[in-house]
Amino acid sequence: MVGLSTNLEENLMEKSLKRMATMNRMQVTGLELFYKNGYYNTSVDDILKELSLSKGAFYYHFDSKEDFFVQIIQNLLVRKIYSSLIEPIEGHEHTLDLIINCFEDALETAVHNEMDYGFLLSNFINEFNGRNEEVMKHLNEILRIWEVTLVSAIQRGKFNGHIDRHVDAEGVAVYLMSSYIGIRTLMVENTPSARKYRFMSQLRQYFKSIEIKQSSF
Amino acid sequence: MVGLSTNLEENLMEKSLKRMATMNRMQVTGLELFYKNGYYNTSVDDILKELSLSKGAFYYHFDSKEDFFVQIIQNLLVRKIYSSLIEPIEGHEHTLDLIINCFEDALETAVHNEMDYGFLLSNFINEFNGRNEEVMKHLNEILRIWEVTLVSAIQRGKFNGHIDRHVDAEGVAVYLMSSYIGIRTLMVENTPSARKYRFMSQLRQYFKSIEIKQSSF
DNA sequence: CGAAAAACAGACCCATTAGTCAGTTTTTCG
DNA sequence: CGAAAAACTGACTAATGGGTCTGTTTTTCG
Repeated sequence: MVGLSTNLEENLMEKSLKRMATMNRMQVTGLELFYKNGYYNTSVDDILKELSLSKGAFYYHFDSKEDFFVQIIQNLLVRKIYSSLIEPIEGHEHTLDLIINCFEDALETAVHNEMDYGFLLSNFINEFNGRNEEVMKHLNEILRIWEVTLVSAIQRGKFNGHIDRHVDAEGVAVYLMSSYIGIRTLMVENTPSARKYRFMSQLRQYFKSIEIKQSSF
Repeated sequence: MVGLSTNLEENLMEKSLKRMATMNRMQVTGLELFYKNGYYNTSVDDILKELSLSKGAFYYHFDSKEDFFVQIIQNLLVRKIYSSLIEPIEGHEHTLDLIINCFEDALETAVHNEMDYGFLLSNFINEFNGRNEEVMKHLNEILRIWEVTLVSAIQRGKFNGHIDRHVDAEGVAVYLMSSYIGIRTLMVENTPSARKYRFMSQLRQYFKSIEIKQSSF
């Protein structure tokens, strides 16, 4: 996968500023509406109406609705996941604390987002799974990066002596991803704040069970 | 909520057998296609083509596409969730074992289903959230029943002395539901069997942390 | 059997969809 | 300035969507 900043520089060099500005405006609004209504339930016209732009403008910049969405994934979705779920756990402090804080922050953002439609990534996975291989390839790639980051973090924790060296790093990663995806679905309705609190408590409980028990020495 | 069997008896009494048979055929095929392609991405024509039936037949039996879907939820979806996730944990044996076996069986079914599109319930929640209050009401009702069943099971476990009496039953329930919903999303692609195995291992790890530690007595 | 009711067929309606295209406005740059 | 390139307009198309309606077939039951 091409690095994020390199990709951005390329765009700035090859494409004019106006082009970039319009494309970005379209993509931001597009992601908003796709998140809100789903991809198949959002028409190109919906997006254009929101921006007071015409069909011609859209198809001047993008080949198709699918091309448009793939570019949204690469330009916006990847960055969002990176800043919220990847970077926060790449530090070198106590690993499990990093993950706890990362999840805490991400869920808190969701709580305060009055219009919440769940986890962007898993919503799109549900929608495209078995229907669009091309898009799924990109979404799975993001999942893979998240998984790799988590596995590295756990292994770092084992190496640093914070995490029991017998734990299966990949197992923990899968379990963490599962629970995060699920709680984001559960938080779309009904007292998201209470559910977040309960979730975080149990996550801490689980973490206690894979930590090195200081008391036993 | 009206009991399941009562509802069935009512239908059998009021509606002719032929009517019931056709309606059921439509609903079964409808659920299949809605699960596969999503509700908004499946047309009434798609379903009718599959069954070699006409528009007239459809609108003779159902008021609208939405009415059709709500009936599918009540007749098929509720039953599926009941038999796979509710009934299996209503027994009186060791609670955590019941839950482990229940999840194990449900996930194993998913592994062997070559065409898997994730967890029916969470897929539909993602699709209808913020778009259709009426349908969401029914889906949330199912979630609530699942949650209540889990909470009861945990409390039974605490009462029976298998589960630490300090644990928060509602917290455990939310955490279990989250992780199940999430793993079903992760299992739609990429080595579902391996992910299931890892997930179950970590679930057992988590359960160890909320069990009564026999060794400490 | 035969008439009424139930079950179904399919042409039709109107709104919406992704995508095209010929033409117009805006920007760039020599 | 002025011409070429870039950015954009909006009417149009062909396909598809949910839903209606008139009429035909099948079933039921006295």
